[in-house]
Amino acid sequence: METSGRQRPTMADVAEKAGVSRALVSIVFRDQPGASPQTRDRVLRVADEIGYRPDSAARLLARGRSRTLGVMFTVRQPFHADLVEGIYPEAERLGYDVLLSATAQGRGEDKAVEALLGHRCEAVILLGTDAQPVDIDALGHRTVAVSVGRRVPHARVDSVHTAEGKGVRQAMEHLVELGHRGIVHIDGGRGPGSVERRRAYRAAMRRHGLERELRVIPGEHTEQSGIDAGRSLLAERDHGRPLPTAVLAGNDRCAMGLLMTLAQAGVEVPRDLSVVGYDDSHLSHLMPIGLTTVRQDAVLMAECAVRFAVERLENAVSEPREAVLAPKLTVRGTSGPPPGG
Amino acid sequence: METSGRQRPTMADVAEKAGVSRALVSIVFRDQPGASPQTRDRVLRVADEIGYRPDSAARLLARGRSRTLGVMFTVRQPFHADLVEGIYPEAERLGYDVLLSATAQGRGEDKAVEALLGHRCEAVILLGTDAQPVDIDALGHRTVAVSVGRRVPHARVDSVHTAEGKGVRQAMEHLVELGHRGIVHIDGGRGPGSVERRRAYRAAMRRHGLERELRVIPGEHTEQSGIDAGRSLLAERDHGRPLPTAVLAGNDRCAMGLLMTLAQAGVEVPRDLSVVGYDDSHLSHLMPIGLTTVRQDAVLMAECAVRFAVERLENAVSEPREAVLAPKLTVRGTSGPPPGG
DNA sequence: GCGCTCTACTAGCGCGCTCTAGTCGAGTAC
DNA sequence: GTACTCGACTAGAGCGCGCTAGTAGAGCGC
Repeated sequence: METSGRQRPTMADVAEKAGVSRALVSIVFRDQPGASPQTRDRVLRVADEIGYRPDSAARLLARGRSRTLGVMFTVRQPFHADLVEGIYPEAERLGYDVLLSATAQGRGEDKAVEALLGHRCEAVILLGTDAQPVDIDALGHRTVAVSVGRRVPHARVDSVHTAEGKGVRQAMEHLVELGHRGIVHIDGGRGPGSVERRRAYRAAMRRHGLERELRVIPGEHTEQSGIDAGRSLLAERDHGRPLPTAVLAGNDRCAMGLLMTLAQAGVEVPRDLSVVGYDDSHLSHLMPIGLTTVRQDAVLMAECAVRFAVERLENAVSEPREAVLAPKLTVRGTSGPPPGG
Repeated sequence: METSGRQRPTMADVAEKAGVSRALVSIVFRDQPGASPQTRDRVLRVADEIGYRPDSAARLLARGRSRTLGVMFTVRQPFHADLVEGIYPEAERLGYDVLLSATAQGRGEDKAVEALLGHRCEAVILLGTDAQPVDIDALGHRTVAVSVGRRVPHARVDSVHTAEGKGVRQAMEHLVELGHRGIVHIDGGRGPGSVERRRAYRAAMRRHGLERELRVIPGEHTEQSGIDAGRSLLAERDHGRPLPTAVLAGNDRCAMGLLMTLAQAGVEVPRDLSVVGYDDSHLSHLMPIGLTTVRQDAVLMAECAVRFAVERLENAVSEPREAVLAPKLTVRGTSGPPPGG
């Protein structure tokens, strides 16, 4: 038994063993005309026998193009998982390879993106980037970039997102119709879509004549943020200020954290307080009573992002494009009439 | 403004602009002795100016080694997210690059692994693989492979997992001490660790003289599995068979699904029924009342896996190795005394 | 016979890098 | 002066492929 450093077979090995030229092997593996069926067969058989597998580094170097899409995402962001699942099949359908690079503790977006570019990805798909517009624009000049979830108005990147305003509006209508007036918004800080959601929340409150009840608690798109917001609401209650009757969370994760904190404090949802999330990541179904949330169609967004990237690569599209998908409120168990209502 | 197909600068461009040879640029970028500080500086400045960035495909092709670890994981498996977060820093510390490849709908483990090997990963780290031992062994012969979460006894791969038996035993002791007797296990099917957990469950039941109560509901490591199991338990209750007083779920996801179903049916946890999970993925903290679960230290497991891979690559370790980490029961809110107890 | 086309195949350059085996010049020893 | 060392740098082969330009041979019409 050899050591782990065994030589991996190359095209030349296959060619020799099959008694043909390297070029012919190349032709066979690229599935191009120029080889007889018999030869094709023999080459493939030999290749299989000796365990040959094309080296994508060399292949990539040789042809100018890598036909690879890089995806930057955040491990732990359940909605990103949904998106990644949608990206793979669409990329494969269009003949592209996918490389993932995650951001994590100690591995910022810049590092994740550099890794992708170093591997010669032709385009970078950013899932819910938190980067400065300036940096995103710079990236868009260096390569083809698509931002998913966050619109980047004046940058040279395509973007795919949902009509945040529309989604928030639906959620707010829902709550107001149920009779809520004291509706608080925990926002997503610099998270994707946050600005738009916050704005839409404010507008909705005003439209319903609730500007005096308007309140935005700063947060971000994490469970911790929901927990923190929950704690401060509870602390306020203990100091005499009543709880709001409904909370519009920045996203599902935030809603989850909030729900956890409320439950621990004995606040019953939706009897005492209604909670609405955003994303409809698969988290939402897992809540015991089901999270009322605004659904973003992850698969559709993913497909759209891939298509944007590929079209730009292949047709040299010039203008930045923007796909705005329609979100849809999904009512589940965390929203109901307000306590006194 | 050029089209997207702009030429990316190469070492030759840097060399020319800096007035040195390509080799010197290479030396500078590999941070190797053989260049004066002034030259080094100049080269780096020029490179930065024209936006040069080493092409890892070419680099990888040129030196024999890629210094890249491939990680196969399942998007949506929260515990994998925890592991991935641990893998990045340890790999970086040891000077290795990481490539992720996810399994997903329509993209099986074989496809995910092929992608990694095609990209010249020197080793493959399999997170919770579901593949046949035969296939894993074959992979181990083709490359360096490490299996995390699942032990693969007679295969040529290293493995990292926790002492499943020990974890289950702790969970069972906990439940029995609380007074439970009717303890059901929803198993993880072919999922990693399932066999061992099932066996340990059986052994514990027998040891406590509860073989008549012993019951394993077939499942897998998904929320759906917990939902299904919950539904059948509820259906049985409606036909007169009493609910068990405790359920040991195959993993946290399964526990979550179960909890959801129970809550919807008005079964209160832990008053009517106790639930224990397995993994302590970050899901566990998010449960409103906190999931009692068996903690596996993801970071430690990740580091261990990376080290195994790297050591095998660099020292040609011959014997398959196995790291067995100690799990630890983490009691939270989903376990309590049985109804009548 | 000739020229033509068409299929099946091959030679060999080049992708952007690494790395070995050098060269060159300044410094040191005697 | 010669003989050496040492640091700074370069020439050029080669990594495993893709691809262009080509050849050899069969088949066809005249």
